[in-house]
Amino acid sequence: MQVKDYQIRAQIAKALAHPSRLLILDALQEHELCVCELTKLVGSDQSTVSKHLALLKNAGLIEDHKQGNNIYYRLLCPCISKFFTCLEEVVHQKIQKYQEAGKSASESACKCLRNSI
Amino acid sequence: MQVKDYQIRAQIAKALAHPSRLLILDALQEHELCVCELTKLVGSDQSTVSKHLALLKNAGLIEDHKQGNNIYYRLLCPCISKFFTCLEEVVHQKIQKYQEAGKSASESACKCLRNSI
DNA sequence: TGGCTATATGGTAAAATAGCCATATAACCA
DNA sequence: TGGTTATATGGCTATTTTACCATATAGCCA
Repeated sequence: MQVKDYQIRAQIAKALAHPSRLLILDALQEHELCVCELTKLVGSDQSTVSKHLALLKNAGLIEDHKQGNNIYYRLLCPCISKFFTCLEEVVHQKIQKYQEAGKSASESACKCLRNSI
Repeated sequence: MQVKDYQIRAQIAKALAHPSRLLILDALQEHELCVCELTKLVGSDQSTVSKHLALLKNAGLIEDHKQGNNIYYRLLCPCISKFFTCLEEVVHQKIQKYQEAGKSASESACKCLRNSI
C-alpha cells in the first residue's frame, strides 16, 4: 500500500474518533434522524452537531436528504457495525487483560476512561 | 450504551486515526517488529515512532516484549484486519459515488487525500 | 410578506495532537 | 568500566480539533 492510501484511510478513521460521532453513528444504525433529533441526543450545541455531521458526511460514512424543513441523515456504510464489533473486541480484551493482572473490570474501565479524556 | 462507553471506544478509534499508525498496524499483521525496524518503515524520527507505539499500546491494540536490546511489538487484536476491510469498503464506496457523479476515480481519490491532509 | 423553525457556516479561544530535538535509561559488547 | 545501540520521555512549537456564539440561508406557514 502507498502512503497516500494510509492518509485516505486515516481520514475515515479520524471521523470515527469522537464520542459524539460514535453516538451519532450508533443511533443512525436504527434509522435515519434529522439534525434536531441528533442535537437532542448528543446534547451539544446545534452548530457543533452540524459540524460533526459534516465531518462524517465528508468521510463518506453518512449522507443527507432534505425533507421539508428538516435534513435527515442516514448511514451510508453498513460495515460500521463491523467496526463497532471490532471496538467491542478490543475493549473486552483490555478489560480481560486487567483482570488477569489481578485488577477489577471497573478499575480497568476507569483507566480506559481516564486515558480517553 | 453510556457516554463513558463512547469515550472508551473513541480512544481506540483515535489510535487508528493516523497514517503512520495504520502503516504500523498493517506491518504488524505479518509478524512482530522492533522499534528500529518500524522507525525505518515509517520514516519519522525514532521518538515520534516511539510515541505512536505508546499510543497504540495504551489503546490496547499492540503489546511489547523485550528481547535483548530490542523491544518488539506485536498485534494484540486480530480484529484489526476487519477494521481495515471496513475502511476499504468506505473508500471503495466513495470512489464509486464519485464515478457515478461522472468523475474519475483518481479525482475522487485526490479529493479524499486533500481532505485528509 | 413577515416571522418562525431547521440547519450550516464563520469567527475565535481553548485543548489536543504531532513532530523534532535533546536527553535519560537500559542492555549489550570490548 | 566505557562505549555503543535501542528505546522512551520531557520540552517546545506548529498544527489541528473542538466547542460555543453569532449569523446567514432556506423552507414553511399565517
